[in-house]
Amino acid sequence: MSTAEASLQAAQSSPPDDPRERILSAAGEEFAERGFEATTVRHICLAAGVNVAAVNYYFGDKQRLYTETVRQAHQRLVEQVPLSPWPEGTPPRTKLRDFIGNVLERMLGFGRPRWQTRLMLREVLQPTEACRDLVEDYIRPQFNLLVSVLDELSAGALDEPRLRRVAMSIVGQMFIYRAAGDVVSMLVPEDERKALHTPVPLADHITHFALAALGSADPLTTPESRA
Amino acid sequence: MSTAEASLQAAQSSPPDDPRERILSAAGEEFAERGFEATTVRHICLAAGVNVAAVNYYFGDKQRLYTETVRQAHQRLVEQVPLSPWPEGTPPRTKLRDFIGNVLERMLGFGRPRWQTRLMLREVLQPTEACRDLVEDYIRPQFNLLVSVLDELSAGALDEPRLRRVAMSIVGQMFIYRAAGDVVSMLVPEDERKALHTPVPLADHITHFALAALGSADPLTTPESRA
DNA sequence: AAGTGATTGAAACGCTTGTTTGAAATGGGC
DNA sequence: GCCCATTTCAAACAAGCGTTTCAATCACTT
Repeated sequence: MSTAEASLQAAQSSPPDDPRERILSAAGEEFAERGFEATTVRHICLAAGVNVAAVNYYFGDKQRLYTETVRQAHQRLVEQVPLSPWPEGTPPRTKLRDFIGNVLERMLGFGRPRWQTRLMLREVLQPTEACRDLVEDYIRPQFNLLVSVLDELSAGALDEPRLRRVAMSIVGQMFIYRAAGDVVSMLVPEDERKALHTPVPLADHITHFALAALGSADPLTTPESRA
Repeated sequence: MSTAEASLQAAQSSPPDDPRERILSAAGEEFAERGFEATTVRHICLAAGVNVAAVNYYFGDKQRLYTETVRQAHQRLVEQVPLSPWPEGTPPRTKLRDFIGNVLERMLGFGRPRWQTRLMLREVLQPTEACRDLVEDYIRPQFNLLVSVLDELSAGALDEPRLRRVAMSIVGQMFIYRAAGDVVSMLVPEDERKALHTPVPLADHITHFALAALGSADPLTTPESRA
């Protein structure tokens, strides 16, 4: 019953004084920011306002705390994601734009704690054992959804491997802004970033880029010198 | 003179018994594989076949060894990169294909030690102080080259911000295979990967995708249901 | 109010870390 | 052959790590 109450409190935004939740939250921020090795149990406990022994008491050891942190973060994401609420007859072009906007919003937007997606990103870049579940429960369904939208969009003209390749091209365009954001910031002037590197304009660009490549929208330039 | 000899030996592929070089090489592999925090000086020295004190003797401390490792790795890459040897009059479409193929070969190919690009990748994903030089000396010139090719390709129809956005879309498509390779492998069947996720087929796909989006090649699907 | 199981706390555990020490080994110039 | 600067080595250092201990405290039933 205590666990049910705890997860209920956590689902709401009310500050829970449940030490277990406080540890998970503090651990999430630390692990996301510094990684597993560079994060110290003492630092987590200091941030959570609990004794060092609390980690061992509630989670056993640091490794299991990490696993539990990843597990919970990804579960929160799964719960929050409104997967495909499209009414019948929605044109696939709209679906693609919605999908891209949705993913970018979750990646770059300011809603929800930043560390959750950042922790997921760490698992993607350098998977641990906790990654398999993340892929199966969260990433693969999203990827398959994108593939099905692309299939619909291309009216069956592309086979599965080709669809996956196109899907990967679209995901890659979003992924780089999140994973390599710091370097992107060094390559693009600040004012340009402020204007263009936000979810909505980026979603417009990537959607247009993909639709044009698929032949479902006008190309970015009107061709004059084509062979 | 010893440094000149050492760098000469290292530039060749002959095995140098210079302990400084051996440490740098071993440190490169360890740092690239495990990251700065998770790598131990003792492990490096064991792999390099030198005493633990050697790191302090040659580099001062672990931090400076890391910085020097990154600096040298990126310098080697800069030296190895054949930047733009295109003869006058090369069509921009060919340049784009060459550029993408070149980058992918360096990212995914089996030439040269793997840890060099992997270490660079770490800096891109989570920059340290060593990252600024890496961007200015290596990444920015490459990025600007891509932008100029795209400018040529679009015949001046796109302004700088738009060119940068398109360039980022292209880079992103390559980047994801390197940075998120493990997850990609979980989403794409193995035989499909063996056939398609190698530098040449990937370069073909990404080039075609970009050219089609820009209107310089046929779209991936012949449009039948465009509004 | 006493008793009981769950929780907290300060202190210490053993171990590994990066770093330092000082003596031994090395090797070329006179 | 000896000297001296350079390089190697085993050993030890203090500091920080994850983890454990066990007594003190809390919350709650009887």
